[in-house]
Amino acid sequence: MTVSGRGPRERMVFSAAQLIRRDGVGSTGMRSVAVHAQAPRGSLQHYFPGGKEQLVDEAVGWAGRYAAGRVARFMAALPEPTPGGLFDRMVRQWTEEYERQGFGGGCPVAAATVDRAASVESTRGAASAAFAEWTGAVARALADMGVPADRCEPLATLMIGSLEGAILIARAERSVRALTTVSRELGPVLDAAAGESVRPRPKGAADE
Amino acid sequence: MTVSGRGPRERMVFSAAQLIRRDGVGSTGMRSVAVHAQAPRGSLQHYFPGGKEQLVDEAVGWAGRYAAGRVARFMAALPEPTPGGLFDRMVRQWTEEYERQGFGGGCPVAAATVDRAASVESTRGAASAAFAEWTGAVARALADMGVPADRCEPLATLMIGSLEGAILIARAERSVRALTTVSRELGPVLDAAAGESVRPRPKGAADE
DNA sequence: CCGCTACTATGACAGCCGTCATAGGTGTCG
DNA sequence: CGACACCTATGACGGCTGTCATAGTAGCGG
Repeated sequence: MTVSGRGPRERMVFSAAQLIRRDGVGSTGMRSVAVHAQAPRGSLQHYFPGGKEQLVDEAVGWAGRYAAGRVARFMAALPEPTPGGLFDRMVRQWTEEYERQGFGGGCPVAAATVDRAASVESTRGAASAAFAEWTGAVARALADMGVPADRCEPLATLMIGSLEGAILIARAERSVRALTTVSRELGPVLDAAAGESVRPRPKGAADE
Repeated sequence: MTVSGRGPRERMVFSAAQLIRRDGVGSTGMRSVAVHAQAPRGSLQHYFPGGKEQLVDEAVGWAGRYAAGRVARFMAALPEPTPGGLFDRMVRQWTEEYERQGFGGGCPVAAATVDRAASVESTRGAASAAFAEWTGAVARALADMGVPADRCEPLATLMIGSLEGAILIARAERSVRALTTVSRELGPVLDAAAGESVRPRPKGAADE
């Protein structure tokens, strides 16, 4: 869990994401990243000539790709995929981490947004791209479950927004209450949206 | 808008909240707070002997009280209060700020959580208290609108969580899209909960 | 062997940080 | 007048930050 990536460069990006999601961007030093990644300090300026800004941007990009891939993996693992079931999986990922490893970490994309959106344009853009990639993966999953096309993106935004907010509250409270709450409240709503594609139209109900 | 509080002490707390919500806790220096509040630097150690930790905690507390009071004001101003209407007001507060003044600021409680929840216990507690105060105000408003008692707190958590997440996404995207989306999607759901006081509950989530 | 590239090591730099020590005002009360 | 509380002013300190300059090593093709 600590250092598993293949090259030192990848390990540093991964470690940066891990430290950022725990302490925020401002409190995460480059030297700490090198130590955490068990990488030589001299490699920092070699792999990341753009400095901290580049390292943070890549960590955010990595987090976005990771979140999007996780959605795809959840979809593949769900026996009977439903929107509420997917959301429950996404939320449960966090409740399990918090119950097993404590409330030390949040979402690195959220941290980058809070700490750098106003001051570093490239990082703000990286966070925006990460959210977009994540949202796209969720929206595609919703479409595969029969959610009408024009409702996929709004619902995906609602899911990710609620999850991010619940993560914040959970960390502050040191309780998974907010996470389980949004999952329980939103699940039926999401499933209802999926059912609306076949309910009002008895004719073309059976797609695929 | 810049400095309006009565005493220098209050101005510094207010300025701290403003700077924190823009740049995060880590990037907000004490000297900058004093300058922004047009307060003498020497007053910092006088009014806040607990140092930055105390100042941040008080800023978070102020933000929580402010958010809770805002909910009460919204309720008083709404001609026909409905849960969806209240949520729309809460969201609109942010869309209007972003459209008028740009996407420079987020929620100070969220910033404090991201930057300090893992490292400073007192600040984590202050953020938790702020969320609790805010949630309590919303839950009370929901109860006044006829929402069943056992659904007020979960729905309030859902509202605040969605709002916080949408704020994050909006800042990253420099667009109010996520904010208007969560308002549009959640509004009908919240209003439906208010009408259910005499009707059967929605499909209960299968708890394990 | 040379030359070259990829990577590492290390020390220094200026700058900001939060905090503290010390002293100076300014008022009010006795 | 002195005494005392409240507030302000200012400089210094050690520590950490990101970045840079410089030198070094390893490996490989020739």
